[in-house]
Amino acid sequence: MDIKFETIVNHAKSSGFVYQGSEIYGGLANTWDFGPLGTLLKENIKNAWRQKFIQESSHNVEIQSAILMNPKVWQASGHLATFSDPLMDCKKCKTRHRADKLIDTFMEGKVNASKMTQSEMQVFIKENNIGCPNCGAHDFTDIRQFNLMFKTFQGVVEDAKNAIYLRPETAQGMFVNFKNVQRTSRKKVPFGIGQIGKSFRNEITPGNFIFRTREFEQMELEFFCKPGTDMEWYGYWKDFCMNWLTSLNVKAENLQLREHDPEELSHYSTGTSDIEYRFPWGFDEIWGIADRTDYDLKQHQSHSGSNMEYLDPATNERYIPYCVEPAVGIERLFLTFLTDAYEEEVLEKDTRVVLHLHPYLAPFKACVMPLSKQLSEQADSVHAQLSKSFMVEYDEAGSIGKRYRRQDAIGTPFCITVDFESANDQKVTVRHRDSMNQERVAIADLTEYIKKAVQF
RNA sequence: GCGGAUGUAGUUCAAUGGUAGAACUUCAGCCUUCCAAGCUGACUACGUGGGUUCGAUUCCCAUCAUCCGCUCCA
Repeated sequence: MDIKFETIVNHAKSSGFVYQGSEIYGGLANTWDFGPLGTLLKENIKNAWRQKFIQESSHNVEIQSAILMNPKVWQASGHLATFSDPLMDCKKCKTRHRADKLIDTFMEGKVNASKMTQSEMQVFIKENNIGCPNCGAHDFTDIRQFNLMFKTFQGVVEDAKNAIYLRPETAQGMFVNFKNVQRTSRKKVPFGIGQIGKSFRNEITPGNFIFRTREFEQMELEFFCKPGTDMEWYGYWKDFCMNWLTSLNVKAENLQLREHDPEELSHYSTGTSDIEYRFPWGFDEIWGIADRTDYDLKQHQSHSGSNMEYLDPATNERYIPYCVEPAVGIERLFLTFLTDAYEEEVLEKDTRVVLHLHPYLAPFKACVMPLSKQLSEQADSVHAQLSKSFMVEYDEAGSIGKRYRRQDAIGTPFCITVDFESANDQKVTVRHRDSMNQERVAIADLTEYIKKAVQF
């Protein structure tokens, strides 16, 4: 792990994985566009998730809910009330603090600051002469609310009545559709609803390249189970997610599971664990697995008036299911796979950059290259054959060694060389990215050969 | 948002109050024919806007962006 973060960012940018957003206009803070390779990698990550969490699961189904939802959803979920922080800056040392936490720390938990209004907190801090924990000064700015939800307007008139929000998580789409999905898919508890989609949060401090962005894509599963079985499923999904990562070649020693302390739990959760990856700046969260209890369904039941109870056909019991949620950010996975796969391998004469991506994730599964430009025609037909089944690159520029290096650097697992023998024996040389070994394969078997090798 | 630093080709660096030079990359041609070879040539940059000045990439201001802290959590 002695690879610098800068090196990976640079590689991602210069080889076409990620570009700065709106770059020709000087960019827009914290927005990133995915280039041809990045788009493929991202799509492969989604498909790998879909395959294990939906396709191969007898429990789970997938939906796509709208990004724009009735604002009452956010009232019910608690996001309007709690998804904002009361922040004060110390004018002296320029550090930023949460007003409620200042009070909690000062009073050692004897006062419940979360029940205070903004101005009550401000008065309380002044009257009790609470100082800055960093420098001790008593010179704070007024409290400012940072609502983390993006606000916009439905309809062309910017009237406050039409204010709506971009979803800060996909989860609520599953909760409000709980009944619809249960009825139409005829699933029995336990079952899960998954979704892949964009979410938006007005993060105060985004950063670390694509790690924390205001617009991001999540893959969430809301797994509904009988109350009392939730801890069991909570453990099950923790292992499941961890296995998913390691089976896609993420090194186990770079992963760790961190249980949240009771005081850092979200408003809806009785237990949360993070799967953390060892990024160049340290361990940081990629996957959150939370026991959300029956909080969300109960909230929606009471706010909407719709009954969210499940009738257990085996026992005729009625209950509101508990929910276990594994939620992961795709951009974070993207960065995880990229970081974990990146290697600068020192050879006898030079160094080669290799992305040891799992073949399933690799943007291109193979690159077809004629040994000489005189062999273009045959190489072209091999490329045409393979491209019916997966993404294949074609390259005839430069020496063969240089072409191998180019593909190594973007993670292509196989290079297929058409040589002067190919026309006679109908075989090509398949060169492997990780081992640099070569073998002769019949052109007729090539598609199946690669299909098998890229399976997940 | 606040404080500090930074901003020259795709990348890494250079020079200069008189409008910029290299290496690598990319592309074309020659050569080569299984692990970054060589030769020839080509493309491409002073983040943006304003000010000072006869003249600014260089000085000043603003803005945008990046990095580090304050943060938060997918």
